[in-house]
Amino acid sequence: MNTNPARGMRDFLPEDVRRRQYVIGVIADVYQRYGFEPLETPAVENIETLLGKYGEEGDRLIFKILKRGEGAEAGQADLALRYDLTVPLARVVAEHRARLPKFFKRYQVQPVWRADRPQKGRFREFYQCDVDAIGSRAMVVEAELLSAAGDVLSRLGFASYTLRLNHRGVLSGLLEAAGVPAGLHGDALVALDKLDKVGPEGVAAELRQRGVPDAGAGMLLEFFSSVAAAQHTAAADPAAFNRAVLDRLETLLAGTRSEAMGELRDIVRLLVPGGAGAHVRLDPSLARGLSYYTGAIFEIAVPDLAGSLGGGGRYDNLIGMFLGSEVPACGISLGLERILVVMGERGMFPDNLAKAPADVMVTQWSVDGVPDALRLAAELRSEGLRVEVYPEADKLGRQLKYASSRAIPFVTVVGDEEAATGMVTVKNLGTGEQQRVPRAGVGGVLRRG
RNA sequence: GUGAGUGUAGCUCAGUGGUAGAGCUCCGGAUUGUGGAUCCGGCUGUCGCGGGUUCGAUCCCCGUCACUCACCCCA
Repeated sequence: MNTNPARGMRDFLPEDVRRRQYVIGVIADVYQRYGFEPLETPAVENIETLLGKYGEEGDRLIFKILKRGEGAEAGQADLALRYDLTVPLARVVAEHRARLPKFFKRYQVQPVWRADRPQKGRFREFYQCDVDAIGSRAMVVEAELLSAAGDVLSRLGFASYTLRLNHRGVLSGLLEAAGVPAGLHGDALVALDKLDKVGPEGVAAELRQRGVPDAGAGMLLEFFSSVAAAQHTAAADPAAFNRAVLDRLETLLAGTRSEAMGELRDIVRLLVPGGAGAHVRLDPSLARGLSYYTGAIFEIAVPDLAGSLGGGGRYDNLIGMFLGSEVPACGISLGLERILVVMGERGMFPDNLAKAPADVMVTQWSVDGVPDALRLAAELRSEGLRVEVYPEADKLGRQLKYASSRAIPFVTVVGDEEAATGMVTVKNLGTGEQQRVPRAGVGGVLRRG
């Protein structure tokens, strides 16, 4: 019998869960400080809710659920596991609009499923940590979201991370200015997005292969390469770097796409100095695959990690696909698994996460003493201590060995002598010291230890 | 969907065309009211699965499955 979890799925043992809960706790705390409220939605959605929202590639990766009963044999699917948290949010907003505030700000930490081929930091079941703000077109939303995501990373101990920022409208304008036919915009973006991975020559080759005219491709590449080269000097004065990129974009676009340019300028202007704003970099080559983005787009990068730690953007049309009328929206998703992978590699978890599962272990002396041992455990628990009871009467040495192997700092021993005098022996497994104390004083000794 | 690598004890891994070993873990003992260190002893394998070549395959060949990594795409 093969006992592996299903492909791309994982079991989380206690240490894993403690780490996950720690990170999720930080994320929830930061998001709540920005006024976001929690939301949860079902793992399963009606399949038509999901199809057509993620682009062709995305649709292929949706885990579909076959019809039950009569429809089962036809092999048709009517349900699917959710692919992200954004589309379910859009459905929720459309469904419950009357009960939600005018500006609905929610965060959501739940697993999503993708029928991808697993890889490093990539799984078929993984948690996303989304924050989204619904109902406003103001760029305050973008600025606050970037700031919140940056706060999360800082609180977790990330020092050098980049919040890449771009705008779908500006990208389209650039492609137009370069003379790329509208039908090839998608292909061109896919190729340009790989600039940091395959370099200018690689991108040029791919552009040619995808049928983009050489003249336009050359112009785009030259621009992107010079911006990329300047990134290395951007750390000293990020604001100046971003303004310089904006000015160059302005020149290239020659007055077109003024609305998109205005939005980018607003975001950069609104970033609070000293906070996450110092990590925001305008990056005209950032594209992002999901088809529902309409305005600003973000991606979170850290050094030495292929792929991103998270991403997001503005999607003003998605909710309208469910509701009929348009509702503006913008959000960011953090990838919990990738954060955990990087934090694990860099030893970024606090020491106390590895802490023992209990403060004290109550040993067993004899079968006759079991009821009294359980009573002692109950007394200590009522004092707020975490108490593990060794489940069997066994050699004392074996019980101590077990407590020691579990890193439990204290054990109590009640043998015949203690029982006769109403005393309890408390042993500190760290120092080896032990003392015999009156039963009522055990809790005090343990807390002091 | 494409490509590469790896599948041997609970874990990490050696190894050989004549059906297997180490370290760690685990269990027992030295020490039946005292753990971590040390010493002694012990358990565990359809060598991923199916087929082929061979007198004989864990080893060579083919297929298959799983895992890992990379591409694609993405968090």
